[in-house]
Amino acid sequence: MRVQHHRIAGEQVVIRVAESRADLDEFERWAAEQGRRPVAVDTEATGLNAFSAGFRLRMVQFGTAREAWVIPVDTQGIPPEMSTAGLGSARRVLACHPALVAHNAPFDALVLDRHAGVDLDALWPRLTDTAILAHLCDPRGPEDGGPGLKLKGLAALHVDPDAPDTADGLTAAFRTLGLTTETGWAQIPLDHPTYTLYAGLDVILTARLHTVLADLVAARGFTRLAEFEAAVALVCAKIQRRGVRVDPEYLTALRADLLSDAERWTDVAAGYGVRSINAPAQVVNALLGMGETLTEITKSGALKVDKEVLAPLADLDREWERIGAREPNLLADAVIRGKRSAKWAVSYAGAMLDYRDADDRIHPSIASLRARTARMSISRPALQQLPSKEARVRRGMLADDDASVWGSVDYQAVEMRVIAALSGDPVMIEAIRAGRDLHGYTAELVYGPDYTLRQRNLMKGVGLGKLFGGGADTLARQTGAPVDQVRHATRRYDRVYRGITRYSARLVRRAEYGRREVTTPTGRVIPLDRNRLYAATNYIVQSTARDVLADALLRVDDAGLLDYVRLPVHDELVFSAPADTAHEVGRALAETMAVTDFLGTGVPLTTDLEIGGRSWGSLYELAA
DNA sequence: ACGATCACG
DNA sequence: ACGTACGTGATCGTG
Repeated sequence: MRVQHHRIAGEQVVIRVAESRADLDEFERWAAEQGRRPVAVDTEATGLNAFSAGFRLRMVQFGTAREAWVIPVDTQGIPPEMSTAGLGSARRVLACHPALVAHNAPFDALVLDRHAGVDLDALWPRLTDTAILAHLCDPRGPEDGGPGLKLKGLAALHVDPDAPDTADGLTAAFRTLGLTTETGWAQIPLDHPTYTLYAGLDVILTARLHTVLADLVAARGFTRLAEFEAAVALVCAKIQRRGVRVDPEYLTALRADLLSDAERWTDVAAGYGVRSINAPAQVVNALLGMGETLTEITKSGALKVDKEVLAPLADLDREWERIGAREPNLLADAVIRGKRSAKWAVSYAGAMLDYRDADDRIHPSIASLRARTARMSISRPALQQLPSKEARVRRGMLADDDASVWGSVDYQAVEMRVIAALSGDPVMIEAIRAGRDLHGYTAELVYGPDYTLRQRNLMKGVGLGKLFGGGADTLARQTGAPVDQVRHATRRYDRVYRGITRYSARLVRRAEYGRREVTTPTGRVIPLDRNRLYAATNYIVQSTARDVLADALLRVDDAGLLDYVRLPVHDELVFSAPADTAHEVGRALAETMAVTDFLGTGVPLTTDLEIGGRSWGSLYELAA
């Protein structure tokens, strides 16, 4: 056994690295002695994607406030019998210890489920995620003045201001070994002292963090919310475990097409002296040299040349159609098109190909509790952000087999319905209950029964603007309508929906004179930024809508329908089902997700079902 | 590491 | 009285 020492919060802690069968026996005795006390668990592996081909679990660590055990289980670097024995010990402890803790538990649970024979469903009821507790206490990242959700920032706040950043420390160790962050996790020797020390410290910090956060969560009344989030996280982990099937041949061809397009546009731009279309400074210089005038500026004061600025110069409208207002600037045109092609090739088609497993499925990481508003996020790859105006990219995602199809169920105008329910605005509630198209209804009240589509869209923009707390100028820019028209529409909107205006104003007033936070119907507390109190309405609405979907996921699981669900996308669930039962499955999902009387306000949350063909893209081809 | 950009709801 | 559109993830270039 190798023993390492360190100081955490002024106390000496011990890290024991198991090296023999006798060590493993001692480890198991130690674990049994912990009784019902929480034991933190963590895993180290070759990489982040537990489903990729070369992934290996390297060690499993266990720890309490003062002690950690590092159990090597890698199939490389140690004798095979030690690897098997280590895994056996870790598995026995994981199978029976009554109180386990992990930071970002879904990651480790999925690793253990796939690579250590530890069943996700059996493990989860005994596993607490400190990242969930931390998010409930303060969901803000360091950039917004919060501690963030990473172990380092949380440990610095709650455990020891000098707690080492073990990830940073390891990258430094990688460098001295001639390794990078890419290669280091897989290649650093299993017995490297920095590796084992930091692996041990992670569980000690997690155990201590848990002690602090568990008390805080109980004291602030978040216990039930924490249980809810644990259930949501399990459901999301199961969705991730199943993954989504992709079409490698199609995606390979698509990527090649997009890359050759990007190259063509890059060559055009090069003819105007722009070496890289992704360098805004180069684009600015070239455009100014051509005699164009640029007025919009970025946050840091540089001239702005984003799509919004470039499209008019290229004589293109928002749908990429020629306006006919001027001679198109061919450089602006090449930059917009080239950037789009490159991004689609690399971030979407390429990422889907890179992340697929041996069965041509991708298992994107689902952070079930991510944004300040608790919204979920999906990464590696970012499947919530695939282009939706065109079907090309989404065509690369397939139903499970050739006898299955894609479908989706989404909530109809869920954020508008949520604000109606929360504010209790009688006019909006009545319109919703009557099954009216809300924006059309508003347009009719403001402009009369002969309102135009433009007027309806303006009122839709105003409604969204209310939700975001935006001003008339921004709204005018977004909708393309003149400012005075927007002002008029906003005033009329306020008069029609007095309850909404009152509700928003009250949230801000309460934040001004009371605590700078809002509390959602689920009891979630969202901190507000001092200078952006107006965001209160948006936070509470966005967060409540998120909880609606999260709760729906639990009901979908209870109804036995989770196996069909492929992804949550903010206000919708997309699914794959055998073609002959897809309508039945879709209807069951739509009914399970629907809410007849939201929060007892009489507001129904209705759902829309769509059934497509073999790919996700098929759901977008008809609309286009 | 950070700003700018662009994709989504 | 004044002025603010909300939330994400990924990539690229620059310093």
